[in-house]
Amino acid sequence: MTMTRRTDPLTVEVVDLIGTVVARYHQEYESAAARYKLTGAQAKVLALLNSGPLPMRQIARWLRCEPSNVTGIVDRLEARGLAERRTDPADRRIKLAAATEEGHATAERLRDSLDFAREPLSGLSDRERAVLRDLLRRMLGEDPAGGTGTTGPDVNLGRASDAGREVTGAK
Amino acid sequence: MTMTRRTDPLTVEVVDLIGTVVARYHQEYESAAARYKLTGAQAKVLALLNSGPLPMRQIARWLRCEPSNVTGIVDRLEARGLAERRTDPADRRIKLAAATEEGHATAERLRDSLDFAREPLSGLSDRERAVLRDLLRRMLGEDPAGGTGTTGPDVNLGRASDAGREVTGAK
DNA sequence: CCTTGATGTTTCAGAATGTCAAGCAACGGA
DNA sequence: TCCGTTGCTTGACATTCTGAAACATCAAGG
Repeated sequence: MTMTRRTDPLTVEVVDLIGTVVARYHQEYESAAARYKLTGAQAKVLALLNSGPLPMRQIARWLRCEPSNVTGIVDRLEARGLAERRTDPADRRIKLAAATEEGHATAERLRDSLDFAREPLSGLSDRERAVLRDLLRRMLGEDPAGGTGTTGPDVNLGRASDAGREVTGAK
Repeated sequence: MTMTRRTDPLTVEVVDLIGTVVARYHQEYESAAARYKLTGAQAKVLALLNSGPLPMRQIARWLRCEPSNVTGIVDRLEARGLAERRTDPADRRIKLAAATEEGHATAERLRDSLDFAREPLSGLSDRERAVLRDLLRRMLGEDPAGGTGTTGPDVNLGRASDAGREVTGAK
């Protein structure tokens, strides 16, 4: 236990703000997905597959859910012609889920319409954005040089985060 | 369209970081709720009711979902003795959902165990936290003096954000 | 070759969340 | 009193999720 207690008004407010960011992010994501008649889960998987085919297992790990769950989601994407299953030639147990041409196109359009952070971020200057970046990084306890690579679900639309800059020190 | 394009590496990184924050927040929230055998939705409603009774309609507005959905969630809370329904004496159409004593106790314990932002935030100094607060506020386009009052879902644990401080200028 | 165990996926049952349309109850004014 | 509106619930249905069981495939060891 550090001295930072929940009752600290500043901390409470930051927590509140983060909660608001989270809520708004979800709203944006869901409604962006709905624009293409996709659910949030389907959009996430489709975005993930936009970077390339993946075994069901990997998708489950990314989404942090059971593989059996992924089966249904990919089923629905497949039924709509946005994804397909291929059997990994090297190991026939593995089913690779892959976006079809239409799936890639939809993922691209979806990504473009996810304006959540781009639009409100436009109110911040480059300098402020850099500060925000550094603070968020520290908050997440990220390795300054480390990318979000494959550490977990990004919830972003299949964009490889090109991190790699140094932390300039937000102080 | 401003000049802030998605391809701007800095913006992309901030968006990525926000995505990570969102993902981690949800994880924390779900697992904190699960510790008390609650689902995320139930925890949200219970937290909301911790501040006082609310008409079903208001809860639905807060969660941004259909009122019929709230019926089920409150049903389950009620079945477990965490909430109850009262009829508004002033308007007998209105059903006020209210947390029971046990409901309040659970909400309190739940709130205490939601360490998400408190723990990682402890890596930031007071000054940095203030900067983060101001940047997030600006990002959200919030009225500087405005609280999160009843503007929308906070996704926080029923804590009345005691905003009202001035923005010190994050520049 | 053939068992044995581990791994990847699917299927099934069941719960929860969510939408929508229809229904019922109560309010409020004409 | 009648009527339109509002608040909540119910029912049918889709989706997401878990957990257990089934199935196929691989990889070794006998």
